[in-house]
Amino acid sequence: MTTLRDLARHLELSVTQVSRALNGHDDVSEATRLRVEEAARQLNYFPNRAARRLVSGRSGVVGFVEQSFAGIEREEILFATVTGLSEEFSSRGMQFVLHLAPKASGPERPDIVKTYDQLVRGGSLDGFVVTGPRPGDVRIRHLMENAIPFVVHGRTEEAAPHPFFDIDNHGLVLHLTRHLGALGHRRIGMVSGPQDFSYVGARQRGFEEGLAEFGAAAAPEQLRNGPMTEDFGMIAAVQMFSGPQPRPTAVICGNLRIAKGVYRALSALSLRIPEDVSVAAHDDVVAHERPELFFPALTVTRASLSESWGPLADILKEAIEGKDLKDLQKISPFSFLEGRSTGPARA
Amino acid sequence: MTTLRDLARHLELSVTQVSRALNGHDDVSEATRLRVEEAARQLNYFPNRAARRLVSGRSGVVGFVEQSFAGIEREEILFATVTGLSEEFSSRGMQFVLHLAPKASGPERPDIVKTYDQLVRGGSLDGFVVTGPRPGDVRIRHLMENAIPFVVHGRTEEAAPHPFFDIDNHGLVLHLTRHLGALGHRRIGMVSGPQDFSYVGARQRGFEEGLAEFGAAAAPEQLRNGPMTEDFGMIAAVQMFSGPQPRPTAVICGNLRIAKGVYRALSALSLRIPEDVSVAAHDDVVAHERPELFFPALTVTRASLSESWGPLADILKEAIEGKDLKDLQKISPFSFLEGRSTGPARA
DNA sequence: CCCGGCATCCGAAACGTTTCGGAAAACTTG
DNA sequence: CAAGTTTTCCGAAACGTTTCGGATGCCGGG
Repeated sequence: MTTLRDLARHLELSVTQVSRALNGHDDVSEATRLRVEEAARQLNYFPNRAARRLVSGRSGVVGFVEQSFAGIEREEILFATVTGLSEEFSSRGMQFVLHLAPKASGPERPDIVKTYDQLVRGGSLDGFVVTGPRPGDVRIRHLMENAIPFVVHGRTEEAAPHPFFDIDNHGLVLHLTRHLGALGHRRIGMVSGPQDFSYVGARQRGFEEGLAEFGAAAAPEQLRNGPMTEDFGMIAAVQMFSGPQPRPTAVICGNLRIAKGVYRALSALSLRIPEDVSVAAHDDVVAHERPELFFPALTVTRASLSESWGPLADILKEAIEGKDLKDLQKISPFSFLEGRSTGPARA
Repeated sequence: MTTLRDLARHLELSVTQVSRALNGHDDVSEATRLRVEEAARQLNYFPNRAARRLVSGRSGVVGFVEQSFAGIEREEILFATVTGLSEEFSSRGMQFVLHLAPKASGPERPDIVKTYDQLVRGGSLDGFVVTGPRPGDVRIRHLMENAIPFVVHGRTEEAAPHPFFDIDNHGLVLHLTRHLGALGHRRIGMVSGPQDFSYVGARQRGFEEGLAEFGAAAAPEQLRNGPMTEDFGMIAAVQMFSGPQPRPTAVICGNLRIAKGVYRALSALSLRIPEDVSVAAHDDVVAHERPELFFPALTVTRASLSESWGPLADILKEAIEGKDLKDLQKISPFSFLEGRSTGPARA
């Protein structure tokens, strides 16, 4: 294994100078820098990360911690996240570690914070990516208290400010609600994700805000929270449209899977889209679903999940480097695609 | 951050002794060992991996390298592997890194070996898990040439011997073939995985060996290789049973998905199982498929994929510690479950 | 010719751990 | 009680890198 000393001897330079040359410091002449780089390539030199870490305090490795659970290998979103982040960090010369803690059977993730500690205290990891934040998230609180660098995909409002990258959940539901409201809809339903995630709350606020602009309000039975699956979309729509209460004239769906279930339910209930019910959704461009392939083509807001990995990597890198917080909070915009699934409300 | 020196000062011991106490060496008295461990817990001490790596040459981190490709997040087996290994290594106090190299567009994985080099020369990784070996695999050759510790899930026969954990692919197909042969079948088809994987070759040899015992042989059109999907199973079965050539009276399927496709095809072709055609398969117990839930219940050999992660982790750990090769090659047994999908051959 | 400034360079210390060789203390044995 | 053995301990070096403070040589300006 070639070391810095080998290089230095070979070049008749000091170790110091070789190190500085390789790291692009400015007190090394252009000529020697080239000479050093050439020799490094020639001798097949790779810096020893452990040594570097030891002195500089950074290892260049970041991680993602998750508690394992049954069926985890079928979590497409989780793995889209892992693969996306892994690639992004690789291309930035960093390493990305997926750390799966063994399944636990306690109350609220008792040891996941211990895992963070262990990884960072051992000096193996520089920082973390956290996803699926909840209001008052233990993980975020713990990372902040211990000044461990991290970035959240999404955000929590309650806690003190932290680095994050998020899509404008509030704004996109507001947009969809306004769109439906302008078409004359007043009784609108929403089928969204699991109650305890922060983004679900944000969407709910956008929903209520939009309704309020038209003097409407959300009836509790028109607000359904559950897993983001086709099955849940179907169940929620059936309940919403076959119960005793007055039917909504439009539905907003949390993602395309839910929309698919809603389509199926409406079709089974002989309700036409958009004549009887307008349907709109948010599209996070995951998997193979496409709103154009719905029939009728689905009206959506769109913000691609796969475009978040780059920014997340950037933000975490900067957080580790100690940049200012205000550069580390980003909200990605969304686009709006009108399909044929939304139309004027029936009189 | 608590260091060994802090501990030593606090205990009025030397750093050496504290280190040895913590690492369970035998020249430290029981009393002080307990004292040290207690203090370590008290002061919240975690060993610094970088420092340890620097001196001992080991980092306790192992990895899995894969080149990214479109749709990778839907690869259930890949992620069953990653999650399984991650958990196993975690529980052994090691870390498991998934390293996804960016998609390449060259010929045969030109840079994947460079990735291995970089990771191991940088001293970040101690060893690798390799899956999906092919005959004459570049990765395996490279790892062996450079004396980098690794373990293969599966094996390549051609190359020099290397550590591996494999299921008895040859044996299980031999078993199924014998089972069918004993029932009087002579024209047997097989639908197996992609040609270029080593395990497919092993299965094929088991198949031919079994047939030979009954004086039979495999016709080329009765041997289908392709992706392990339900769709491919269906296609292969249709081709096999609707072509001009004499029909097989039995089919062996590479896994349950293929078997599912074969069931569908036979049903569509109005062929009864097992009266017209016997079907047997290998079950690697992945996802939610279960041979008992087939109708009629499927006859299978079974070797659970999820039981390989533990042995793989053990073997890699031992390979890194420099154990003898002969302890590092393991073949897992399989079981046999007779269902109702196999019966005597028609006269 | 001297001096300040600049461009390059270098020695040595430090990071936190393991390990080598040996030393002190405690027991055994005759 | 002396000599040997075992148990328990310790100092110092080493791993490969970065960085601090300073050194060297060279230039032009006065």
